[in-house]
Amino acid sequence: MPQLNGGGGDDLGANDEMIPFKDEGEQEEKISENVSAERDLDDVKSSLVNESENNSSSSDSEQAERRPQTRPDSESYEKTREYFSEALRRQQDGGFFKSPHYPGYPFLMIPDLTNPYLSNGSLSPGARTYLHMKWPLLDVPSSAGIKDSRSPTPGHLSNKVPVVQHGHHVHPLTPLITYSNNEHFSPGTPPSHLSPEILDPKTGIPRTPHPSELSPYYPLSPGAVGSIAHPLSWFMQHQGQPMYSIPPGGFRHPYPALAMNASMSSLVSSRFSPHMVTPPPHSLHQTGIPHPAIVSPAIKQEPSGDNISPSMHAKSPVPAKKEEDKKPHIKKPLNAFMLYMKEMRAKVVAECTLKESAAINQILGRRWHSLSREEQAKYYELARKERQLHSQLYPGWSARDNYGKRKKRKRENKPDSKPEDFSIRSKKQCVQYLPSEKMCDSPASSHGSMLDSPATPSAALASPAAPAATHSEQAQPLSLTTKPEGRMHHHFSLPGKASGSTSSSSSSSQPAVSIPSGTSGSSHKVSGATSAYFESFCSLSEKLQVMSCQKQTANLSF
DNA sequence: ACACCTTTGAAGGCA
DNA sequence: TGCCTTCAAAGGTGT
Repeated sequence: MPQLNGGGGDDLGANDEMIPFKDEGEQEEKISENVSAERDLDDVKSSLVNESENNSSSSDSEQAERRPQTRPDSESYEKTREYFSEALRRQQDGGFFKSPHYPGYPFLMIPDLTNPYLSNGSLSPGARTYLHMKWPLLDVPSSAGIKDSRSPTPGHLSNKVPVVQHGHHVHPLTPLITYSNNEHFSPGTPPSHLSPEILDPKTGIPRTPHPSELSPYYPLSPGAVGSIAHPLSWFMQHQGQPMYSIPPGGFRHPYPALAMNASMSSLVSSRFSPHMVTPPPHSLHQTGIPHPAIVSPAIKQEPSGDNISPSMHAKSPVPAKKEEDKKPHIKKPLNAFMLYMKEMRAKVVAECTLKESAAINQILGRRWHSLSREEQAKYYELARKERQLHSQLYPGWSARDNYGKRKKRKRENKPDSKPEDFSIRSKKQCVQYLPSEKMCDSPASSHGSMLDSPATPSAALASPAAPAATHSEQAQPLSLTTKPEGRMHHHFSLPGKASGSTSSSSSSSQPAVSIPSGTSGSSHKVSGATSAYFESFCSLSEKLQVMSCQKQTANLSF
C-alpha cells in the first residue's frame, strides 16, 4: 500500500499482512514462457485499455491503466480516459499525491466542469476528471449517493462520480475514502447533499434526488442517507454498483465506543449515518455517509419496503423487535478477488457479452490467476485496507455475525452429490469445461506491461519472501478445474475441497500469483498457468463457447 | 420472489 | 493444524 505520508503508523497494520508471493523468478519465468501468448494478447489488451492510456505519461501509466478499463462503452469511456489523462498530467507535476501505486486510491473523480452534464442534468459518464486524492476529511454523499435504488440506469452508464473533499493531511485510509457525487463539488462548498436544493421540502432533510439526477451507481433506496464510493470507485464507476449499499433508514452503529483517532473520526463521521455517530439535530449528519459495509437487512431483502426517509426511521420509535430486525447488516469486506471482480466484471461482460455472472466469474477467476503478482498485490492491498477499515469501523464485528443472514445458504454440493442434484449439475457442467471456457478467458489484463504498477507498494512484492516455489503450475495439467471441490464434475472428482489442493492443482500449484499469508483460500486456487496457457487461445469465440456451453449443458446428460 | 450458480479470499468453528 | 462452512458481488437462470 502506498505509504502516503511515508509514515509507518498511518498504515493500519500495513505490515501485518504480507503478501507472500511466490518466487519472483517464477513469475517472471512464467511470464517469459507465456510471452508469446501474451504477445498475442497484447492486441486484445491494447484494444481494451490503450486508448487513453497512451495519453498518460509513463510514470502515470500504471494509474491510468488501472482504471476505466472496464469501460464497455468505448465512446464515453474514451472520453473518460481523456479527461482522466488530462487530469493526470495536471496533477502529476505538483506531486500532489506521492504514492499512486494503487491507481484506485489516489484518484478522485470529479465532474469535469467543462462539460460534465448530460442534457438531463446528470453527469456525463465521460465527463469526469480524475484527480489525485489526498486524505479526504469528508465523505461527501452527493445526491448521487442518495440514489434511488430503482434507478434503471445501467451500471455502465453510471453517472456516479465520486467527489472528494480534500483534506490537508493524508490519511492511511485515504484510498478507501472516496466520494460519490454527480454534482459539482468543491472543497470549499458544503456537501451537495446538504445543499438546500436537495433537501426534502417536506422533511427538511436531504431528499432523494430525482432519478434523473441520481447516479445509478448507488442503488440506494430513496430513504438512504447516502453512500460513498468505494475505494475502488475508479473502477466501480464502470460497475454501476456500489461497494456497499446503505440502509434506507440509516443504521445504528453497532460499536458506539469505537475508538477513533482524528483521522478515523473524520473517516467514520463521514462514512456513517447519524445513527451511527452522534446524530445531528436533523437526520442527516454533515457528511451523511454511513459505511458502505452496513446494509440494512431491509434494504437487502426488501428494498421497496423501505421507502421511508431516514428521518422517519429516526423519529418514529420502532418496536424492539422491529428494531432488532433493522439491525444493521455489516457486510464482509471484500476480498481481493471480489474487488477485482467488481473492477473487471464489466470488462469481461463487454468482451464476452456474457451476462451470466456464474460464467463471468469463471472467466474472472481465471483472469485473476493470470494476473501478475503486482496486479494481484494491488487487490490484496486494497482488500487489506478494506479489512482494516472495516475492522476499525466495526471492531467487534465478526464474519460470523452474518451467518444465516442470507435467506438460505445454498445447499452443499458435495462430490457425492446425488442424482437429485442433476439439474444443478447439468448447469454446472458447462462451467466445468475449463478448456472450453479458457477459450473465453482472454486475460486482457494479464500482461503486466499493460496494467502493472511499476512501483509496487507492497513490501511483499518488493521482496517476495516465498522461496522459489518454482513454477510448478507450469506443469499443471490443463484439466485444472476451477473448483477442485465437490462441485466439480465427476471427471476430476477430487477429495475434499481442502484436500483438493493435493490434486493436480496441488498446493504446490499455488497460483503464480500471491497468496495472502496464511490463508486457506488456496484450496480454491487454480493454477495460474492454466489461464496463462490458454491465453493464446483467447478469441472472440469465447462468448460463443461459453454460451453454447451453457445451452448445451441444459441438454447434457451424463 | 427467491435460491442457485460461479469465482476467490477471509474468517471462524470444529475435530 | 487442517478442514469445513459461510459470506462477500453480481446477474442470469431455474423453481
